[in-house]
Amino acid sequence: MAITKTDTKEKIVSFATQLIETKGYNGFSYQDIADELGIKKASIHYHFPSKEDLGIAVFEAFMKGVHEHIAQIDFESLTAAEKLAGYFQYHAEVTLVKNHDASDCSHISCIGALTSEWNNLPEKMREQIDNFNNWHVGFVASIISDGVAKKEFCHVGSVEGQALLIIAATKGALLLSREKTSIEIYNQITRQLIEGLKCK
Amino acid sequence: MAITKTDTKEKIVSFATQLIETKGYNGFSYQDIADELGIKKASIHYHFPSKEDLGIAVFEAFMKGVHEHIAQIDFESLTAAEKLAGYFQYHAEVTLVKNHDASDCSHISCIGALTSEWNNLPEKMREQIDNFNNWHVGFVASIISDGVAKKEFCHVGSVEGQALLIIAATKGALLLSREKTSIEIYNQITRQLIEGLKCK
DNA sequence: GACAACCTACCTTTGGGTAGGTAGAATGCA
DNA sequence: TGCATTCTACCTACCCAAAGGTAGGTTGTC
Repeated sequence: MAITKTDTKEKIVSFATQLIETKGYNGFSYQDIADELGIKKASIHYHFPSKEDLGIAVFEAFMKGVHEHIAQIDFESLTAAEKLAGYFQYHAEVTLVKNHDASDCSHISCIGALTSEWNNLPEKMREQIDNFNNWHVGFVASIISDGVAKKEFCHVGSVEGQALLIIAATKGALLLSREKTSIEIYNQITRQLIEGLKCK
Repeated sequence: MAITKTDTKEKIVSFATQLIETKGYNGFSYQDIADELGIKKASIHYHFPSKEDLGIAVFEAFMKGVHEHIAQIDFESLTAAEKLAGYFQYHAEVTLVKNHDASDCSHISCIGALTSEWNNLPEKMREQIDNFNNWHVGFVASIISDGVAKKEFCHVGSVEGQALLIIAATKGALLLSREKTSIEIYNQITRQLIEGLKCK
């Protein structure tokens, strides 16, 4: 029966996600999680033998959340600008609001935090992150292409270049928001991105 | 006489800068520097009693470089687009080329690396970083204002918003370039930023 | 002799990780 | 049904390496 199964494993992943968002992969320890959950370090090693295993699980849960979110969107009913706005909002929500206080800006997104630590990550995690970022560029590019096809967006340069710009700016915007402890910075930057794409 | 003075202290700051750019403030140790310079850990503590002291020295050297670079620019002779292009190039050079191999993308800028580690930094370093970022926004905003006044730029939204966008995108662009080990990503993103500002 | 610039030798704390034990639930089978 | 076995999810008690940092000595130059 599922009743007997404990939810410790999910709790570990959940709290580790928060720790990665706030302190980074190399900035948290098994002890941090043990203290929070009221268990011993060795119990975490039982569920995740090495820290790399935990890091991979955290990122997989993150990707699952992103893909599930996208799967439920009714793309047909939205303008390209609305899609982008939704993307930006989700990015903020998953980072700043979901499970957390809306006014708490101490988190940055999982993918942003891990990309920042690129040179200090285990090889397997780098592969995951690289794959996700590749998919990510394609996803944003498809929204832009759509907007251009509908004559809603009049972009300059290549679609891929615009997608890269949006992804780079989003990562940077979360960093600045955290520093300034104000989501307004993030909102301001993302609004600019959408306005910059619209036909005048 | 200056001849007798050793240059160990400068070498420490220089190598620590590279370590921060590649592995972050919390990702390097005194031992890393000792090994590189062929001295003992305790000798580094002689010059910089605590790691925080070293971190502050590194950031001060970084800021000094930026301000010296700006002081030598003949702003009168440049268009706003040229100023921005120069800014982007300096940002890349100070990170990727100066002292390093031009094809080596394993570094991100000092300010970018430290902003990424915001929650793990000593208070004094946060103050430095915050001050620099404030100045930074003002500096970029002044270039944009100038471009608008000369009718070279037709920006959308506020000047400050555009400046924030540029700074955020630049930070993110360096992260992506490092991940992809290609400066082309950075160049592509910064080109888009300039094109986006120009009047059509 | 004083001082700068190192050194050796040490300390404490924390990191990831392991070995081996145990209580209790689930399962196999006579 | 009853009992033995196995498995899950923890535990205590370690290990070793590396971290930042300190105390106090040595060496060479003014």
